[in-house]
Amino acid sequence: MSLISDQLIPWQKKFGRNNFPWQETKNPYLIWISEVMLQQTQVKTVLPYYRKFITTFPNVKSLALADDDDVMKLWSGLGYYARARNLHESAKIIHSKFQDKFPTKLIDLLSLPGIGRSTAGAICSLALNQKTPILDGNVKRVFTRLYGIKDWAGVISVEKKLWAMAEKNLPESKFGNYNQALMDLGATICVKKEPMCSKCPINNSCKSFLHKWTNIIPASKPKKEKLTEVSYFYIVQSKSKFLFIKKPKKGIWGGLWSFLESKEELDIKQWVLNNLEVSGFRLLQNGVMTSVFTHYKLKMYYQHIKVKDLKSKEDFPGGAWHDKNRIEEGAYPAPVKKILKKLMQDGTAL
DNA sequence: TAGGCGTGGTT
DNA sequence: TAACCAAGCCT
Repeated sequence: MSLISDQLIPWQKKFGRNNFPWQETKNPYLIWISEVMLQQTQVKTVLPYYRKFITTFPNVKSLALADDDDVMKLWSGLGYYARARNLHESAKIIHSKFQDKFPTKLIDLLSLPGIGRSTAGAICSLALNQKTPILDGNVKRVFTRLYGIKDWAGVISVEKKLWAMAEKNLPESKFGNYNQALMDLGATICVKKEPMCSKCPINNSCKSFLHKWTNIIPASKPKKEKLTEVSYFYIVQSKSKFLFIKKPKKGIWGGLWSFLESKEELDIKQWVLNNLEVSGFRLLQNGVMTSVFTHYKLKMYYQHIKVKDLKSKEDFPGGAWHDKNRIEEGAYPAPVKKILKKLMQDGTAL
């Protein structure tokens, strides 16, 4: 019986993607960083973040010893911030429990926060050439088409089958090349819309190609209506400094710095009088911006307010004053940076 | 276990 | 423009 890997591996060598920076190494630490960044995120988006991250934290020890804020800064704008918090946490565990030696066993990797079965499989196969399957979005698409699975891949029973297929089709060597081939095939040939089946090295075994099912497989995720939430953001400025509040670890933008925020509209003048020692204030620009997340929309009403003669800039509970000149590289959510940029451009935040 | 968790590019 | 899409994991 012929294995799909017999076709896939030579195809990957010739037509696959072989020039990404994380493919120039077998260092499991670097591969780990890339795999986590690439979760739910496109290669093009990841590239600049990856370069900056590994330059700043070239090994697991440097990451383990880093400040939370310095890690989050490098993730600012990339989204899914639990990934960064987990990355940092895992580095600390590797530092203390594994003496800075990057774990090479699947089971040890799986015990680390932020590393699931697919990421662990990717590290083991790509960096360490171990016989471990992966199952990311690309591989799911390839196998649902190959085997003609018409149900959505997110269904637990389907996902189980897909893992079994990824495992069963593993070759006896070149495990990393096999997994890379599956991902490359999914990313470049077996794409969601209008796949290029004529160029596919395994189209002769593909059930969807045979039955012309490629337009109905993979089934898309059942969609739910996104509810809109409303929040009020207050951009408090004192001279060249802005007030920021650190978001709790749980919830959206966890661990990042955001504006003073309230679910209800605040009497901001009263709030300032109650919470800050100032001699006066001035309401400036206000506006609204909508952020769309995976599961809801957030309508952000914002109000910019300048305060005068602020007494102390250190004692605000849970908050901190950041200078506007250092905001570009700070640990802020993308919409926060966007609003600040607008205020700067409009000149109201000067 | 189904839902929470971001963002920017493309259509 | 709104909708869709892109290398998952955690609880």
